[in-house]
Amino acid sequence: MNELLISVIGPTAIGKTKLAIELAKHFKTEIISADSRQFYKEMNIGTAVPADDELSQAPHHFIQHRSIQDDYSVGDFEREALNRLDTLYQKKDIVIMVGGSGLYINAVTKGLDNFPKVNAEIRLELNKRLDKNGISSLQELLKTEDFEYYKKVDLNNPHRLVRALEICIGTGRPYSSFLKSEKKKRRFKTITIGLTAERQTIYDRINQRVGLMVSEGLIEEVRNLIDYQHLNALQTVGYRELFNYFKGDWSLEFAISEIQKNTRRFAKRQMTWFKKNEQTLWYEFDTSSTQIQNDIEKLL
RNA sequence: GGUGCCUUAGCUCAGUUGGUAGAGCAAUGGACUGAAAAUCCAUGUGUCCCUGGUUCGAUUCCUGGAGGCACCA
Repeated sequence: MNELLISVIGPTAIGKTKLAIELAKHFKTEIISADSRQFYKEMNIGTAVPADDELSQAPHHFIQHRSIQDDYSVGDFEREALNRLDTLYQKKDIVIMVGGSGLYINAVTKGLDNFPKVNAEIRLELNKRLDKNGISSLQELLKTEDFEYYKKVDLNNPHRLVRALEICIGTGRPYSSFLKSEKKKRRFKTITIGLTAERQTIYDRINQRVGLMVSEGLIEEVRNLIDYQHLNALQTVGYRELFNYFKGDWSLEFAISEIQKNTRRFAKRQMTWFKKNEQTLWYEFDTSSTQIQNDIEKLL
């Protein structure tokens, strides 16, 4: 039998964790988490890491395996996840992957182009330049460094410009020359299961879950991370808003309603991303896991 | 009960000296190659409370009504 990766996707708070665990139990296998915020061991309530009794039902990988102080990128995740899959496929034919970070899922299933690692100083310099001289300064630089990418990139997006420029400067070659957009060969086949629901249902679940996080101690969790609020890992819904509360800029009530709003917007962006993958088998969020298992088995 | 003010987008409110309307927020659609729970782009959705009148034409002026707020009884 071919090796298979069952990928479970969907917007936040729709029930991916639960389904992944049921699938893992049914297929007697393990779970790769592809969630860009559940990697960090210092974050827990606000990232909705699976509970202990959930984690004990099936082995999970890449849950809280990193520190918020580590530099960790999609590329790192791609490499680590593929290595782990190689190990897992020595004993299993099927592995489950679950997560809400579309780019990270794609990195594993389709692959990213190879970019050399560049000195982190370059990005710091570019960000300084952005602060001092504004985005037009980066636009001008990109125009001379990589005109091809300049023509197609979103010129108002500082992250895109900085990323392209750090590659141009760090390698001496245009960023666009690394873009091959070819699907990487993988040893496994992928089946993608998408969970979906009416917009209103998703939003209700989000609003409810944020309330639950607060009652479970989110505020205390964020208070303990105040000293680290500048770190990339903490540019996260549920944390940023509460940092504003601790700074005294926002009332607690307002911060919480902002968390709900920003989570709703996040879910919308996730759906926009996931809609693009035409191979996905979509299910209503409350579909029984046995039905989904049966459908998967028919495909084997 | 009386007087005054208010009623316009999902919300808060502008506005039209009479030619069927627009801001902020919310919302919606989209992009995305090592920051991705990040970052960026686009989009105005409407019995202008109801009724009758004046008018070529009323959301705007007038009559009556409904609801809300304030003050006086």
